[in-house]
Amino acid sequence: MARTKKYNEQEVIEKAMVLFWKNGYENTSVRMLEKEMGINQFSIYASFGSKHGVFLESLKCYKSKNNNMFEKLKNGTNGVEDIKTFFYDSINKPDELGSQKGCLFTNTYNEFAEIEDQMIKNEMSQFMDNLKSLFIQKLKTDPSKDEETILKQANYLLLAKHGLAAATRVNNKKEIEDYIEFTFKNL
Amino acid sequence: MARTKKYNEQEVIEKAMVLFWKNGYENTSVRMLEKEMGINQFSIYASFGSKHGVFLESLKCYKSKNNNMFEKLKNGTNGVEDIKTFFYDSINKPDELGSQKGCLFTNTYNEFAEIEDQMIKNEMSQFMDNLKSLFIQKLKTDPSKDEETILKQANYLLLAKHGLAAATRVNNKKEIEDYIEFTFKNL
DNA sequence: CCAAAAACTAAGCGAGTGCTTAGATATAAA
DNA sequence: TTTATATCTAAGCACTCGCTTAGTTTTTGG
Repeated sequence: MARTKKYNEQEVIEKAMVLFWKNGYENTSVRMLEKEMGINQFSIYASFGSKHGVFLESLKCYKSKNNNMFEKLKNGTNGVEDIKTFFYDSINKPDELGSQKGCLFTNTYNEFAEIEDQMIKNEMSQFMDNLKSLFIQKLKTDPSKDEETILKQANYLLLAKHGLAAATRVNNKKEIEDYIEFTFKNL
Repeated sequence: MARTKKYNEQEVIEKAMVLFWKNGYENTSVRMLEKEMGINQFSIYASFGSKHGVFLESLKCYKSKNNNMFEKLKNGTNGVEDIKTFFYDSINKPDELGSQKGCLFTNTYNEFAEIEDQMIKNEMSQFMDNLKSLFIQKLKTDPSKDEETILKQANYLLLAKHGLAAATRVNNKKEIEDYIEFTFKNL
């Protein structure tokens, strides 16, 4: 009936994701996207509606790419030690995909902290809530901890993860590893 | 011989500083600056040369405004406890000046992490180095700690401070206070 | 009072932003 | 092969960006 697309939407979104990851939302222009994705603006808007749409798909893509890391955390049987492994995984994972920095979700969380954007905020809080309940679940495997301690420690770890992601943008591996070690000494 | 300025440069820089603090460098436009500072673009450029120049002056302004906090840390006699007080001060201080978020230096550190800007980077690393050596000085008051431990702990605290500043942009006071308490638990 | 000079206003410059659209091109069904 | 239609190219829309400049207003020393 008509012409067929020259590109695969999943493939080009992956490239967009890398760009957003590197530069953030605001500092990634549609011109940069068309270069990196290898398709032109018309196609971008035909496939994803808007820059915002490309970004939301990139977040989904990031989620699925990192799914194994969360699965590993979810299915682990070593309590707090699983969380620590998750912290280490989250600083090593980016190396596999290139020189991206931090965690796309945490970076986005920061960038959109002051911006009213309900769709993004929903994605973010869903992500953070998931992470928090996973932490709680892990902490609960230690029967000596009461409910209040568990909640406080989950909060602490969430903020620490947040700080960790920020640190990966600026600090070197040695400093970061020291940070993780000290973080878990306090539990 | 000629007309006199209607504005005081120190006063208008303070207003610019608040704006940069709230929005970051990139998300603060010269149009926003002229509104907030109450002078127009010509005057901004006559006094400070460029948006970049306004920002550098804002950093200096921030530094002097927060000088007492650093003096308190420097002159304290309670070792690690002084650092903890400094952490608490740094989350309470912004309230005094309005609803600004985090630490202007840490925010800037993050925003310029990927950007080549030697003047800004110099200001940043100078700030961070100062903070680190203050931490080291405080940690050294505990004679039981060896050199290596002190360096590691100083690194840890620097990253924790970094994370803390990021957290103040997103989290509530209770979560942040829990975070500080856990951070200092084992030092 | 006057003229020189600094401070001001406001318009506009070129470049970049997200997004749209007219028109050419390719492709699948009839 | 024809023709309808989706996909592509490339130009351009209105807007914002940091910055400049022509022209006016105000102030000061002589």
